[in-house]
Amino acid sequence: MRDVDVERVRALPLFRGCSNDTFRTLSAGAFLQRFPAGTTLLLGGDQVDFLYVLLDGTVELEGTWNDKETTLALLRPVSTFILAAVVLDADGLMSARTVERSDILMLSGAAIRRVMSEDAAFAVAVAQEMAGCYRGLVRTLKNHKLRGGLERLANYLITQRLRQGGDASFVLPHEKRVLASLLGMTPENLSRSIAALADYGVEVHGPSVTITRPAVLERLAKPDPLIDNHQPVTDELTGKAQRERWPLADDRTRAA
Amino acid sequence: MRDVDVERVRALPLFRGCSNDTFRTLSAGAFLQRFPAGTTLLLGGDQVDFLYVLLDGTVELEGTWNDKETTLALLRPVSTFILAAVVLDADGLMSARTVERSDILMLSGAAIRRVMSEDAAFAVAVAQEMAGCYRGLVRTLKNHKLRGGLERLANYLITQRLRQGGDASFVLPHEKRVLASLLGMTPENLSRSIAALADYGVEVHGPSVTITRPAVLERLAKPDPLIDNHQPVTDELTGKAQRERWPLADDRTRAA
DNA sequence: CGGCGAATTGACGGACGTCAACTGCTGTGG
DNA sequence: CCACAGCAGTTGACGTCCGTCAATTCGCCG
Repeated sequence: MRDVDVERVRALPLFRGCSNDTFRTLSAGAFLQRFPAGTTLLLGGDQVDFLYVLLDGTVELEGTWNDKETTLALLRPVSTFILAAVVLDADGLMSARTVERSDILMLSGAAIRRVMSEDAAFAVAVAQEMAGCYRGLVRTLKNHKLRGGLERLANYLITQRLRQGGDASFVLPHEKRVLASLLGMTPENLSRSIAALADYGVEVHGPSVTITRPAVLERLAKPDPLIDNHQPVTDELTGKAQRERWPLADDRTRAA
Repeated sequence: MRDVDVERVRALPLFRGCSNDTFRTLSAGAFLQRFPAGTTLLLGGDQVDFLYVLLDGTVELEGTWNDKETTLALLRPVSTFILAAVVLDADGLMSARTVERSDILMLSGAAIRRVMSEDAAFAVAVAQEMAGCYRGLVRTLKNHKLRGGLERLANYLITQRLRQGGDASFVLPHEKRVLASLLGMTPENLSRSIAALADYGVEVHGPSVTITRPAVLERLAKPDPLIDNHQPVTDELTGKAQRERWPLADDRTRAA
């Protein structure tokens, strides 16, 4: 594992506050692995032995029932995932799969649980991380129960624009069929919804999006601070706006 | 605050493992209050100063957008709520309102955050509690994204039956219009769905439900351990099956 | 007994899923 | 270099699920 990767992990909110001893203990039993696209890292119902940290690539968290499948979150670096199962030493409720080639760090779950009892600062960081994840899911659930498909899409686009710097043009970070699953619709309906947004000043060509009349789109979307998480999170070290700081990242705040 | 109430709080997973000092510190600044039905305890977006513990009655957590309202969880005693906002010292994302007259204990949020840094065991308990809440929401989100209204209702009934002892007959614990909101449908549609379940051996008269052919209903509902949380949780002290042990209780595990 | 809100029932419309056909891109192999 | 296979994306037709509106019934409490 390269030093630069160690630094990136150390800088995560989850590890920033813990002692050097704690961090050394955790990284001692860790290993870094590179997975090709489409690899299933974890199947729902499986015992979870590791905390995963996505260092490069994209990971999809998905749920299944009755031969149907839905995307619960799309993760971009640097993000941790399945922390909840690790904390409770429980089976995972979701499957995790790489969307593209990904570098993933795996930390022993047993070590994490042990270290939590010894380093209160780390335990607090875990609690805060879980609280952030929880609030992300509350937002997601409200997004789904209160808004229709077109409104979810409109808000997703507004969020993406802000996350990517606020320019009128930006790029969809995922394949449309994956995005559709995240937004809780079929690919066909996503297509139609995109077409419908043309009336609201949204131009889409392939993966590139231009919002020509933001005010009009916002009047449709009615973004809400209690559902959408719009602030372009600023990295405390570099001062640069960074795309993902949270575990359910990208979409933890919005999406699904 | 009566001793019996102190004991009930002390016995919660959240407080069971913490030191006597920690618990004394927290209960010192606490106060117990009785609220009438329909009281709004907390409005979405408000600063959250307290951790709430429901000792008696029923509390509804709800979300709002664009003049629409949805029930995110229904809590029964003994349950804590809005822990996530307390841990992060953030605004609440949901509103909380009493459904019936309720006794509620309020613990200083600042004290909780302070005590977490000092008592690792308590911080771990908070992390575990948050992890449990998180997993409850994952289940809820899957329930909504993967199942239709009829299937959600069928699974809700199966869960209720098990929670209430497994008899063929049991009682709906909430008004139907509230239940409808929890299940993500209109009251009218809940009525129709209930009527539709007659074909699957479900008899409903007012609040009382009888499942005459469980196997038939299950073939429709297809309950899944990764979505539904069926085990009738046993109280470790009394050995008696108890209805709610978790913060999002009742429905955290299923519902909505 | 009267009134109010909850619950039910029916009619209707809109949103969304499904199926199918078609387009366009990309990568592969002749 | 081109033909073609395969897949993502789009578009249209159609059916179903679900929300809305309105009328009515039921049950509880004054």
